[in-house]
This record gives sequence, C-alpha cells and structure tokens, in this order.
Amino acid sequence: MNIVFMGTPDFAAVSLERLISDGRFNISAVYTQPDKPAGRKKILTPPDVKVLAQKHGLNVHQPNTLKTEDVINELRALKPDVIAVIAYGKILPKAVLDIPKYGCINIHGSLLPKYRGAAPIQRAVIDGEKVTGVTSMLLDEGVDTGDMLFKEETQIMPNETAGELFDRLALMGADLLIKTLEALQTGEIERTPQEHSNASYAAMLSKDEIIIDWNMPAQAVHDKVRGMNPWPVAAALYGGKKIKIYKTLLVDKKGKPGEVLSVKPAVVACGSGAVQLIEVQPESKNKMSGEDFFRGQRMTVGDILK
RNA sequence: CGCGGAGUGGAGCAGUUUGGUAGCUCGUCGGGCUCAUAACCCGAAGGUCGUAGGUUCAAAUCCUGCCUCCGCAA
Repeated sequence: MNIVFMGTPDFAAVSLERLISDGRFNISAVYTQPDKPAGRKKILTPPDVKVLAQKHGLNVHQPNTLKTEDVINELRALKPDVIAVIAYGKILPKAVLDIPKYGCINIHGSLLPKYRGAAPIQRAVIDGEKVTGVTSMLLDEGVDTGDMLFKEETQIMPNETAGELFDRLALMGADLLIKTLEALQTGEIERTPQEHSNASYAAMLSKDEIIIDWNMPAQAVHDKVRGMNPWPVAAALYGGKKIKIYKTLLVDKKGKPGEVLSVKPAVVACGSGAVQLIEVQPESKNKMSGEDFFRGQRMTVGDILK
C-alpha cells in the first residue's frame, strides 16, 4: 500500500514510527510543517516528524501551503493509495483530497463529533471529561467533519495531565491508524456520518487563558492545571507576578478563596474545596515544590494568595 | 545585538541602596519528650556568597568582563 504521511508534532511522529516499523506500507513521502524558530535564541527547529522521517531516509516535503499547482502535481505524481493526516496543521484543499484512491484519512484525538479542532485533548481535560478517545475518519473539506471509521475510548484519570493523556492517545492513535489502513485495504469498513448537532469545537489554547482564579471550584482549578500541562501551563498571580502551576491535588478543606490553609503541605482554598500545590514555578525561577515556594515567600496560614 | 529576572551551606529565600568577618524557614545527623508521630524541645555538621579581575585598610555588598539558569516575546 502506497502511503503519503502528513503530520508535524510528536503526536504524529508516534504514528509514523508505527507505520515504518510495521513494514507492510510503502511510505512514498512525508509532508510536515516547515522548520520554525524555537526557544530563547530562535534556533530553527525541525518538527518531530521530520526528524524521524529523515532518520529513516524518507522523502520529506515542507511546503508552506498545499494549495499551489506545483505541490498538488507533486502529490499526484506520488500516486498514493491513501494520505494519512495526523496533526499536520494545514488544511487540505479538495484537489488534494481527491488524489488518493482510498481518500485521506485522519486520526483525531477525541471522540468525534465532540472536540473538533486544534486542542481536543487539552480541552477534554480542562472540561473535566471522564472519557475520551481517538477517532479515525475520512477527511472532507470541513475541519474534522468527515465520516468516521473507527473509534477507541479511554478513561481520563483524575490526576492525569494533558501531556500524559497525549502520550497515551498517540499510541492508541497509531494502533487505530494501522487498523484503519488494514480495513481500507480489505474493504471491510463502514463510514459513519457525524451527528453534526452534537459537535463541539476545541479551540487552540492561548496564554490569555492560563490565569487561575481562586474563586473557581477546586475541581475546575485542578482540571485547568492538568489540561494546561505541559503547555501553556496554568498560572496564579501573586504579588503582581505569574506563578506557573504545573501540578495540583484536590484536598478536602475549606476556606476563603486564595487563602493559605496549610504551608506544609502547601494548600490553597478555592471557591469550593481546596487544592494542594505540588509543583510550581515563579518567574525567573526553576520549578519547585509548593512547599518550597511558600517557604521562600514566608507564607503563613491565613495569608491570601493574590 | 528582541525585553526582563536570577545565581548566598542539601532545598526555598533574606542580606546588596547606607561596604566592616553570613542570617531565616526547612532538610540532614545526634540527643530528649511521647504509646506514637510528618508534632514538640535541645544540640551539631555543612557556605571559596556562579566565575575572573578591579576599587578599598576592608567586598555577598561598588565597577568591568565571562559562564549558567529562568520568565516574556517569537
């Protein structure tokens, strides 16, 4: 089976790796986003998929857009049976969707039609969902609106971070990709249209929404912290500065929102309930435990965090 | 040269403006109290104050170069 793979971050790289190690598939080309500057010094960094693809000597393309004639002709020339798209980050125009014999398939990190869009995994955690999963689908011209092929569910653990869930779903997605490709080949596959009326959209996370308001219920704070880890990381304001909060635990205590209920361990009251600060990071500082932070700030029980 | 912050015993911080032989909260080790303890009491060890140089009678503190780390922005 002749496959063109399109993907960018580690989530996609996991699937590509599985595809390569499986051995049954001929990966004629890999499309990924152009290298981008990253880090404090703006070092040009290649996407994970590119690194992996080059390591295996695959044919890598990094066009800025798929909408030009040149790129479309190039794809046609590859004569793919299927194009597998996973977290590629670009819209495929109809001219591209029509190229492969079996169509373009996509692995999405949610149970469609819920959480369509860029940040399905994080949004599910932030919303406090208990169950999520991965869905394979046939791409159409909308964003994550195509007919569904297979789904796989999984529970979201109470203290699981988006990053941890990401890793699990990436593996599940890789399995699902293989399963979907096999089914396409044998023709034993059903297309299920999405219930568009039940759809929801998971917008990309932004740094504008990282601030924690201690008036929120403890569960909501905890979910936000989990969903924003490892990026962009939820933060509380203290003394006019941002304190990133990487990890929390729910604690069965009460107090005024933002009130320090305990220094050891570091417990802060929320709108209802309370959370223990497990791992935080003040500006200019390295990550530290909540207790270390309180100690350094000479925090005492009864102080209000703001 | 994108903006900014930080480097002080094992950890988190104070002290730097007004130079004068290092402090706080923890941790560790020893001892005590206790049925017991992450609680409490007593005691101890542990620091070339990132690094190189300069000013000075004297530098963690003032000046200069360098290294490392971090936040923002991308």
